[in-house]
Amino acid sequence: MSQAKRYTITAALPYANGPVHIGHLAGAYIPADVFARYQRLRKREVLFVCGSDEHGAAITIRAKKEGISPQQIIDKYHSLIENSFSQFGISFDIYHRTSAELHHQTSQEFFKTLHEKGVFVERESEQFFDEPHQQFLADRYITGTCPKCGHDAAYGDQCEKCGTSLSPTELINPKSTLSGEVPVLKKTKHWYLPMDQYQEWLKWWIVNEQRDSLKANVYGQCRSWLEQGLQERAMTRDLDWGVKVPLPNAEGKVLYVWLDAPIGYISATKAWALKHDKRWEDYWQKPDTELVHFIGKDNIVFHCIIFPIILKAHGKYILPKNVPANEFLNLEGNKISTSRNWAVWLHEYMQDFAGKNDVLRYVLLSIAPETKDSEFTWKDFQTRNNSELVATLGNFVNRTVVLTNKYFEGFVPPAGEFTNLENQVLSALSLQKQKIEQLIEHYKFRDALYELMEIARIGNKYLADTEPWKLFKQDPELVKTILNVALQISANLAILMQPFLPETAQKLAKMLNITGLLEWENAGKTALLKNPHQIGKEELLFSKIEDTEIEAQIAKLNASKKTNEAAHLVETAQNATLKPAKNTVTFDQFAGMDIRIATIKAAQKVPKTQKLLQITLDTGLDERTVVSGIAEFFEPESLVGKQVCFLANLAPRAIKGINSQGMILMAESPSGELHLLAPQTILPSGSVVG
RNA sequence: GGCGAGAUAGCUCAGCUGGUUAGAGCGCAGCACUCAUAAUGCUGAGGUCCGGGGUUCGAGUCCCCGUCUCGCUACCA
Repeated sequence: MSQAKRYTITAALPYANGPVHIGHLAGAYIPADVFARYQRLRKREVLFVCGSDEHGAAITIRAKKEGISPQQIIDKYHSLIENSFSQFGISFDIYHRTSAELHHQTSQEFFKTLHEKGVFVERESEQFFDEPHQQFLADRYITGTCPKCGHDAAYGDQCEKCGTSLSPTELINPKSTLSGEVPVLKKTKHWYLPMDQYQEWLKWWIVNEQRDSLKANVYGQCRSWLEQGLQERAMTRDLDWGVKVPLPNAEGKVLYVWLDAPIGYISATKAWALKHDKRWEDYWQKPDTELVHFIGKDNIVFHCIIFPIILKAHGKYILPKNVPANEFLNLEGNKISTSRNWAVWLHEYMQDFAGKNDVLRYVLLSIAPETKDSEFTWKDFQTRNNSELVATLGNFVNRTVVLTNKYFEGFVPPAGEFTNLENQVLSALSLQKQKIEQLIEHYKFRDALYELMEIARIGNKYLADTEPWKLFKQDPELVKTILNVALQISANLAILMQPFLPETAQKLAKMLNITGLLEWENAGKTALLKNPHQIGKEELLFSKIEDTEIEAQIAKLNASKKTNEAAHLVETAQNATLKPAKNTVTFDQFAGMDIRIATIKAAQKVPKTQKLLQITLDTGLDERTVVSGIAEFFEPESLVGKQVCFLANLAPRAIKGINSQGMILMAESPSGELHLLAPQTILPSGSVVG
């Protein structure tokens, strides 16, 4: 494999409606930063870009709720996120934002190119429209009753109570959140990307070119999508917040996130290039550039399917070399959730643990969800700090520096003859260096960090084996050799820890007085510190974290958990309130419903479904089949012989290929459970309800 | 229901294309040491490798069936 000329490294654009938390860091930003720092140390040309994703309906809705403008929302979070990253030391070359003029131009140009090449399919469809406000409604602008769980404040794209993803037309009693009125369906035109046309090519690319480099979780997910078959997707939306569609007669239309956010990587590159007088094309269009996207698993489709298709459709761009997506990080047994405030926020961490950025980097790297979901607990955080960073790494350096200062006034003693032991220990340095390089280049940051710590373990063992504090009185010459070796190990640590623990590396380099020797090529060398060199005073690299600090963090989490539960109770209570009365109907309208009592003769699960039962009813008049979405609440066998209320003259409808002739009526509890309605005494089938 | 990823020591996780007594870190127990933030080193205990079949001279590793967890997806009047 030939060495790339330059690396374009991207980290997922954080959405500017909330702060950054440890899940984001562990999933994308810290691995990306380690990779970027490492490649820079290898003297490779690196461009590490990121920025805030500031468009989309979620931001406008939030703005509306808080009574401020979308601009105010994104300004607030953009600067909060940008400052957090910079204070934490994520070494972006540029942190841009998608509200920037340059980004709007860039994505519009991109859209225009695709449009001119005839890539898009224009298609009219019916979308909900708010008449009082005279605008089309984004999915999230519509609320209504969830058809699945009955939650009456479900959004048009998702019910937040049961998690089902929805389309707005599925909602029962849809309502516009703008005007509160019932929206009407109205025709609108959009530009679709016919992804199905790229299916074959994409499959070829993934199977042939990406098979070996993609991680199992990423490759599997991609194949899963390809198996299901790609479908055309709208690349534009009716919304007034975002990048305008650069065509005539496209008022009120913006580019959808697929053509907005990922282009943000490109516009960030342009912004950086302008400032540094470089050619942005080198980073996106030259085949000797390696493009690597660091993301979380929620973004796999985006970066492995849709973005490559868009880049390919454009024609001039290189495709990503790798997409090292991580799984999810859980927190104290629960999923991290921004909306439920179950998270450790970066900006709060930096306040509570000032000067301990590297501790968080270390812990999150050691538990990075590289192959499966993993778990952050404060207890584990404390243990890793106290027994790994303090006791193993910090302590080794401290022993070495203290002994050198004590015995030799801080002057690096000259090494004498090496025994097997010294040779072994010193050769381990270059071995560890190679291992770390290999592992980082294969995106195995957790293992790479382990190999770094291994050096400190080797150092501790070396001191324990040689016991210089015992030897000093009888044989100070030997002690000179020993401490010389221990100092070489420390110097190597300072160099090799740079990608992982940049602040500590600086601190250690200062202590050893070797800030000029930190080049990566120097790692593995065994005579970095030469005789007349004097090191500085000992200073602790890490400090212990006490139980009280951990308890405070856990208490903080529990407090937010309580707040959540309280909020949840309120929500349930609101849901428990009766639904508003429906509009008046005439007697004739009511009389049009043919509601009857029927007896269930047979019931069975509809194959390949989770909720559907196929039920045979004796209606008195005939025997008929009804398909009902109640399988979650009833065992089929238990239904046989039961009487039910049913709507006999509902227009038949084919469900899963079965003709459903009618609808069984159910009573629904506020929590969404379904219950049968039956007469209190057995009645003949066909008895009329009315 | 379909698809994908997981299920390995108390905890967090490694185990590549199948090969001798299954590994690491942390935790735990004992011993040694005292230069060091009671830190370090050594030794040890601890595992039906989710369950059940099968292929093989040999399977944690391959095949089939099932259970559970996470994710994506379908159905939902």
